[in-house]
Amino acid sequence: MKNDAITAMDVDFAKWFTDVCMKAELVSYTSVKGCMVIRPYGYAIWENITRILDGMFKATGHENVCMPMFIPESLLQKEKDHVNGFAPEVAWVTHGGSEKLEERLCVRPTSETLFCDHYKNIIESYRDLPKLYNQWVSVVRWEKTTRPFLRSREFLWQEGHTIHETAAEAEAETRKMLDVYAEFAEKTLAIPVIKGKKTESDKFAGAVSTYAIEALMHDGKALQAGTSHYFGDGFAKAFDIKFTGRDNKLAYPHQTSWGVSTRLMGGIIMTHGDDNGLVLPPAVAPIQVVIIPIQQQKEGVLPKAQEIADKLGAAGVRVKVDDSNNSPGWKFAEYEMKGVPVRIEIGPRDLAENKCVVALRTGGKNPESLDGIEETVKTALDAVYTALLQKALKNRENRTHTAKTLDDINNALEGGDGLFLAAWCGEEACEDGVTEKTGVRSRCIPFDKELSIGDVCVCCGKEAKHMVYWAKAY
RNA sequence: CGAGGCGUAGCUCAGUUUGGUAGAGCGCUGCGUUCGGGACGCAGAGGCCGUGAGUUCAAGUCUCGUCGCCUCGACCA
Repeated sequence: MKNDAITAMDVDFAKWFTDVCMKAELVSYTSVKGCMVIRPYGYAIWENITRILDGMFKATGHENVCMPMFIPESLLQKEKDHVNGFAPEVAWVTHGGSEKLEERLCVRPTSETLFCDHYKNIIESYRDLPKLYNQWVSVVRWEKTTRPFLRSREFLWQEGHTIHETAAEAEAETRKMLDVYAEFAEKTLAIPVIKGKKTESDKFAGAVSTYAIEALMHDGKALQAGTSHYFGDGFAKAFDIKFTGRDNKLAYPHQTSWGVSTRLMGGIIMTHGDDNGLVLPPAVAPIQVVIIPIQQQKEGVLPKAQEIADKLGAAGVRVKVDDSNNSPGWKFAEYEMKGVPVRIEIGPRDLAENKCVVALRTGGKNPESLDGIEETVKTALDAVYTALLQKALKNRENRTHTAKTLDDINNALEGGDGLFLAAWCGEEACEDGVTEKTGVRSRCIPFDKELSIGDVCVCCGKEAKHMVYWAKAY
């Protein structure tokens, strides 16, 4: 048995996940507890994510800024719900050098308060609105139990913050950015998501409403992959942000925030991975094509491999030739583990025929002509994307159940975790009751599912107000 | 914070019952042979056995303390 084999995913998914993170060299442990080192290969994936997302933000009119890392306690305290939500998990700075600070500073767990503090300084008139900001930073939340990518004490993310003249405009922004996230998840990451609204108990601290995209992982657990919040004018009132309106009267502006984090990388791993390791969506793969020379000491093999790499590189493909002294079999396994979408094998046999072997990470390999290899590779990359999306959709379809009763949920759970669509009366007691009796939690109230007449709450049997997706979650 | 488990080479671990020269596989370094699915030979490097005290002629092994990590609860985007 291969000593460095990855744990089979259906045997122990949690172990498999950690194995993949470590062995594919995405992250490594550090002596800083609860935090992770993102290694070059992992960071390169993140760079691709940030580049594409940042382009989408710019295209929707947003500008990048950077707020401080520290929040004075008095500033954090201003909005009551917000501080109650975050206070239990913030890290505090109490000393500057050797001197005790008069007012302690928290390390930002999120930056709403800092943005509010800034808005107050710069907004006077409706002419100053809207402000559409985003920042790419790290934040700190003092989590008790941590896992790579899914929950670590410090994590990289982007947080968009916008402020608007009217509630309607702010609400539209909230929904627009949720759509941006959903499009990114599906078109770029090949992760199908459900768009919906969070229940009252699950919404962001200080928000009027929270929307989320929910993805379903290979093992049937849900992952909140991105959130978008509408704040109304609550923060504006708490921070005393006012502007002079078109009617020459003072008014409070309306705000939003929205974010995705390195957790998306956890989503990629857990949605697309298999027993051989990582499988990366081509759009974010640091190496899209790896070229493995066979019998590379034979004349002409390496130059031909490099020639193919140059052609592909010129066509905009991220390509690598592995001319290390490892055996071809070792290289196949190595790049499969690292999730490289397409592999090209080139050996003496191919040279004479002007061919190479093109293998897809999602399965299948074929001899292909070296003429027009750029097009062949692009088709192959598209095929990998399509296969990933189809596989993820299939998994979600197989694991989604409609439930009328708690027994329906419990019975279905015996066949494995998944998503449960069930009606709910809107009472928090019933929401908790479902979790207590089945283990699944409310994920969101989906936009695209309607209640039917006569639907009753899955928990109490009274008239239902919402259709809700329930699932165990990361 | 509660309950359990584990600390020995870079990694995964054996050795602890019954105290007596510090081990294996993988990985790493060098040279050579290989190469279409995790190749092989030879030669090497690498350990205060988590840590402190005790028992003993002698402790990785026994006793007590302590620190760290993991799992399950609890808590929680």
